[in-house]
Amino acid sequence: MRPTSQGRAAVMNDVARLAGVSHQTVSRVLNQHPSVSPATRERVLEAVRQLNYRPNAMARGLAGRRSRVIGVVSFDTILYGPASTLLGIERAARAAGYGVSIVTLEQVDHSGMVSALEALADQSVAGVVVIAPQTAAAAALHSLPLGVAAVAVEAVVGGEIPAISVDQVTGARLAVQHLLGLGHRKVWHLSGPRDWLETHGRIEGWRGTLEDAGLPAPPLMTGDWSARSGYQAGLELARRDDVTAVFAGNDQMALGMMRAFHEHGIRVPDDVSIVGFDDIPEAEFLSPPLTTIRQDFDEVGRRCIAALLRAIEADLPEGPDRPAPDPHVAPTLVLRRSTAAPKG
Amino acid sequence: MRPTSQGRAAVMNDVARLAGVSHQTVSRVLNQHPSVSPATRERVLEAVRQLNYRPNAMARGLAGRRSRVIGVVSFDTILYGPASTLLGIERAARAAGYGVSIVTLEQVDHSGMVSALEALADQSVAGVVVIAPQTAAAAALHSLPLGVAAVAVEAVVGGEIPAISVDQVTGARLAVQHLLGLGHRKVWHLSGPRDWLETHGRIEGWRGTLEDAGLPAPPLMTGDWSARSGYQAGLELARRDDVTAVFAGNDQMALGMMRAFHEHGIRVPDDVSIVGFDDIPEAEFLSPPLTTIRQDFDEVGRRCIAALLRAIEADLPEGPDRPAPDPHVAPTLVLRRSTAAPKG
DNA sequence: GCATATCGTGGCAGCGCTAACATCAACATG
DNA sequence: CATGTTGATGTTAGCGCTGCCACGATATGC
Repeated sequence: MRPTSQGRAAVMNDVARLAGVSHQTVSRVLNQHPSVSPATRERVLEAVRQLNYRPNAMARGLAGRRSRVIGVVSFDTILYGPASTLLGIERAARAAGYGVSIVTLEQVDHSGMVSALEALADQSVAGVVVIAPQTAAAAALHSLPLGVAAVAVEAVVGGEIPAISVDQVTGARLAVQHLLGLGHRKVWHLSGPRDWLETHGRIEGWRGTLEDAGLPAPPLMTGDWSARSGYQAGLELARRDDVTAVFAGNDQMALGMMRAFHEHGIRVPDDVSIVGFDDIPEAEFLSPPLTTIRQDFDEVGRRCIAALLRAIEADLPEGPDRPAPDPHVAPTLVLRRSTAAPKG
Repeated sequence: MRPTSQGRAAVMNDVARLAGVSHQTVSRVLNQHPSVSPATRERVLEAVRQLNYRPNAMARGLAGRRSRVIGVVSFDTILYGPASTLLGIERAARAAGYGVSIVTLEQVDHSGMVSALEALADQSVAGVVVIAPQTAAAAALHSLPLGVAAVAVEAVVGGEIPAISVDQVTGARLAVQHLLGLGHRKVWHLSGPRDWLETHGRIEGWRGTLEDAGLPAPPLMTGDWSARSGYQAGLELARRDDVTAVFAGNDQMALGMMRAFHEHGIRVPDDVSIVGFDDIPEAEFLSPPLTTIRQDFDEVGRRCIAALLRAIEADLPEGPDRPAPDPHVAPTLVLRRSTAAPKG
């Protein structure tokens, strides 16, 4: 952006000239180098203000071999979770003084991941955050010899790459415990696609909680996160007479399922209780308002950036080793009106 | 990204040395400069492959004073429209060989817009796409002396800055005409927030269509896009006995409204017909499946990038003037089951 | 009082690339 | 055959900034 009404944007030398110092001193002021006298610093800052000087990020990056942009490999969808996570990351990155460059994964496999990461590497990003909720994406990521600092969201915790994720197992336990607490003895589960990592955690939490209570797990049903798949699963469940409680893998599927029940005269929560997952904004306004598990995506974004900055600075010499953030963000149960004690 | 198992990434000179040419010739090959002999070109490309050479974007930008990244000023929300538009833009930009850097608008006003654009300018973007659905954002944008090529989405068409948008007036007309065609004589409208540009277009289309049919417009109701506000408007409408058809400003509000009607024993579409706007993925699975107006956000993204590249190249000397894309993307009516002829 | 550590500052080199000009052969023109 | 013309290449300067080293000027040691 050029300074108002001038031909050419001011560069560091212009500032230096105006402040009567060398361009190097200007650079020092801008980079918080300690040894600059307060008087000089003030003079330089005044010149910066006067010329409306903005440092050139490319020159900076070239000379200093580092950039102030982080890349995000996102997933090509507007599913609530990934989209919210992206926003959370952007907010946190901006707060830390970083720009955010995004690339969506057109195909979730090794080659898609490679080309996404290359696209970001070509932009000289300082690090990348990969929103890789699918096992294939996570596997591709772990198998890659990547030369930049990286952090994954929802990927397997424990690999070489730090991962931040909402604790899906705990979330599922919260949901199932709530239903058991109401008196249900059989809790069905409609999971997300089997190639999603979240799906596994939620299944594990569901199974584990039932086992802990000495109860058998009914057959697992699998959906694809869409309201349509929830609707279809709902049609199947509507045919049975032993369904009193369902834990749906996300709110959209819960929504579709409620529609199927409604069509078959099955009342929620009177006949069947349903718990969702995510707490999308609409959850509160479904018929009935949906009891669900809330995930704090802003917190996920914040921890991603914290972990990423740590990784970036670890590559640097002066790195003041920051503590690694806790990789697990705790979900919470949001009680609404789609759950009740079973009849009789 | 460093080449596998080597200390330092290859630079242009390494390629030049291996190919037995000067670095300049390598640059020529990489930039499709015409005067390079086929044999030399092949030798250079082979060296590039062998060294896994990737040009440094910062050095390129610095030397050539242009970058291959476009900035997107997005709106801090996961509302379906803006989020989908962002994805559409990313896809189109990637197809054109551009990276995408995003900034969200924390506050929708002049200063928020200024800081968002400055954040992007600091990243030396080649141009910006502003997703500015609010009047305040559009106004701020138009008032700014910005020094980069820019395109706006959903902003007022006709300013200095090219704007691409879905034709809201047409969309609203489609919705209202459909309801009138079914025999309804009074069509209510729950609009979005008054500070959104889309809102105005939809109101205009609604009013205009009623006027054309010689019908009076019932009092306008105003919501905030959320299911909650649709629910509240639904409660108000449920108290009246003259409501047979409602055109909701978006699908979420339609959803909330349907819940309110349901609670009051008002059947959709038997007692009241509802048309939404957007065609969110869930629309098909509501009770009943929602008739709505679909917006093609991918097409919006494509035209944005087309218009932006045109603007960027207009600043360049060699610009082969591309045609400006049609700024209006046509919406379509998606018929489902939330509308029917009025009773009696 | 002089040598020595420290601070504030400037100079120089170079990050990896593109633009502009210079060069040199091969060919066409009168 | 001298002269222009073209095509393919190399050479030289930067783009705007940071890293490193050097320099003079104070503050500190004995």
